[in-house]
Amino acid sequence: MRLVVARCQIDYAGRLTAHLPMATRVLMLKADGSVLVHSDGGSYKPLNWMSPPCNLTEGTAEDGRVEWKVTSRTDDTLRILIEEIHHDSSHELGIDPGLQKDGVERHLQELLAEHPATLAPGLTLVRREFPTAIGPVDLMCRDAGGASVAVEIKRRGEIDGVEQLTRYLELLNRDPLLTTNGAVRGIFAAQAIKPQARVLAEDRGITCAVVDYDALRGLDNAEDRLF
Amino acid sequence: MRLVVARCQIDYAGRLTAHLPMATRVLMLKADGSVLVHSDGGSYKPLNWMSPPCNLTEGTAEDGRVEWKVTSRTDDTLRILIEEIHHDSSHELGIDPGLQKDGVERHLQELLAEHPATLAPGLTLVRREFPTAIGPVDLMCRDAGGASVAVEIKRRGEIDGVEQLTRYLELLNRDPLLTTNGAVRGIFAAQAIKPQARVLAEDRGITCAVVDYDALRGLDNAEDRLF
DNA sequence: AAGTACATCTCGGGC
DNA sequence: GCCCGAGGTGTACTT
Repeated sequence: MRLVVARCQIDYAGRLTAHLPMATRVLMLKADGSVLVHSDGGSYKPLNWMSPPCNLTEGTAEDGRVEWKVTSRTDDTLRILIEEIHHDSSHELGIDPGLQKDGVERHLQELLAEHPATLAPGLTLVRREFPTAIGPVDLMCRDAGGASVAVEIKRRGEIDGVEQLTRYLELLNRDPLLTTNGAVRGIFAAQAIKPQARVLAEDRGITCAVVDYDALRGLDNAEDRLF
Repeated sequence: MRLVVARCQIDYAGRLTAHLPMATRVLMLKADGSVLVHSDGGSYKPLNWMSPPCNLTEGTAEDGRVEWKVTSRTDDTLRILIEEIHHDSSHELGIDPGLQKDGVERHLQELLAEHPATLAPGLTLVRREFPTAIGPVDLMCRDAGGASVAVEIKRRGEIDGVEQLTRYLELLNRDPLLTTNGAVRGIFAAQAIKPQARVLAEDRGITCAVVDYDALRGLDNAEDRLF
C-alpha cells in the first residue's frame, strides 16, 4: 500500500470519460495495482479510481511533469498528471482476515420463518425460499383457511419490492396446485414501509406488515429460556 | 485529511453489525469526520466506514489501549481498537473542484433522438424527456402509421427498466390525445438486454431494441463530414 | 425532506 | 463464466 498526497490532475477514459482539475488529493495505490483518488470529503466513494486487475506505469509528460498511467485489461485508462508531491509513503499490510457480517435481511427471514403468525393470525410456514421460474419467494405460507400466502421480506419496504411480489403472485396464481383453496395472497413485510409502496401494495390487494425486529428477537430469546 | 496505518480491530453496529479482527490497515480520516478503513486489496469500497456527518472521539479501552469511537446522528457506531500505529500524518487538501463527467445514458439518448429510425423503420421524434405525472419518458416518437411510441433508454436493459416503461405506458394509454391513431406502443432500447428483461418486455408487448453505440456515433460522424 | 433513477456501482450467491 | 439480487449502497436531480 502506497499513500501519496499530491497536487494532481486526473483524466479517466473507459465506460465514460471524466476529468478532475488540478488540486491536492490523496492517491491510494494498493498492492493489486488498483488506484483510488480521494478528496477530503464525501462518502466512501473515491472521486476517481481504477479497479483491479490493472497496471501502473510511471512516465513523463511532454512538459517534463511526472505522469502516471493506470491501464486495465478492458482498455480503461487513468492518467494522473502530478505537479507536486506533498507526501509519499509505502506500507506492508499483509492479507486482511476479512469482514464478518451479521444480521440483515437473511436474519429477518429466519425470524419470520420461525414466527409466521406474527404476520397474520393462523399463518403457518410451508417453506422458505420457495422456488419459482423467476426466483425464490422468501416465505410460502398457508393461512387458517388453507389458502396459499406468499411473503416478500425487505428491510426497507419500497416500490420495487411490491413489484417483485406482484410478479411472483401473477406466476403463482397460474398454478392450480396452489389455488385449490382460493387465490394466492401476498404479504409485504418490512421493518418500515414507504408511503408510496404501501399505496401500490394496497392497490394490488397486497397486505402490508411492519415487522418489529427487536420484538421478534425477543420472542426467540423467550423461547430459548423455556428450553 | 489524516492518514493512519495501524494494527487495529474494528466493530460496527448500525443497520447491521460487523467485525474486523486485529490486522494492519489504513485508516482515512476526512475533514468532515468521516472515516474509511481500507485493506491492501479489493475495489474502492472500504472494509468498513462511517459516512458524514459523524464525530470521532479518542478514548482508552479497559486494558489501556487506544480506542476511537465514531458515532453518527443515527446512532451508528464504529469502534476502532488500536494496538500499534505504524504511520500517522495529516494533510491540508482544500476543497476539491469536483468531477466533470461526460457521456453515459444521456449521450445515448441524444444519439437516439437524432436517429430514431434506427429503433424502428419510419420512427420520428416528437420530443425528448416527454413529461408525465410520474416522470419524463426518455423519447416520445410517432411511427409511420401516426401511432405514439414511448422509448425507454438504458445502458443495460434489466427488469426494473421494463417495469418503468410499463408504468409509463399504463399512464400514457389513458390519454385520449395520444391514442387517436391506436394504443401507445413501447420500445425498450439498451446496449444489452438481459434475458429476463427481454422475456418480461415481450410478455407485455414491449419491443426490445439493442443499440449499437459505436455505430450510432459513426452515423453522427458521417453527417458531420457532409456539412 | 422525500422520492426517483442512475452508477466506471460493488459484492456475493447460484447455476 | 454469466446472471441476478442486495447494499450500512452513494449520488444527483426533482418535487
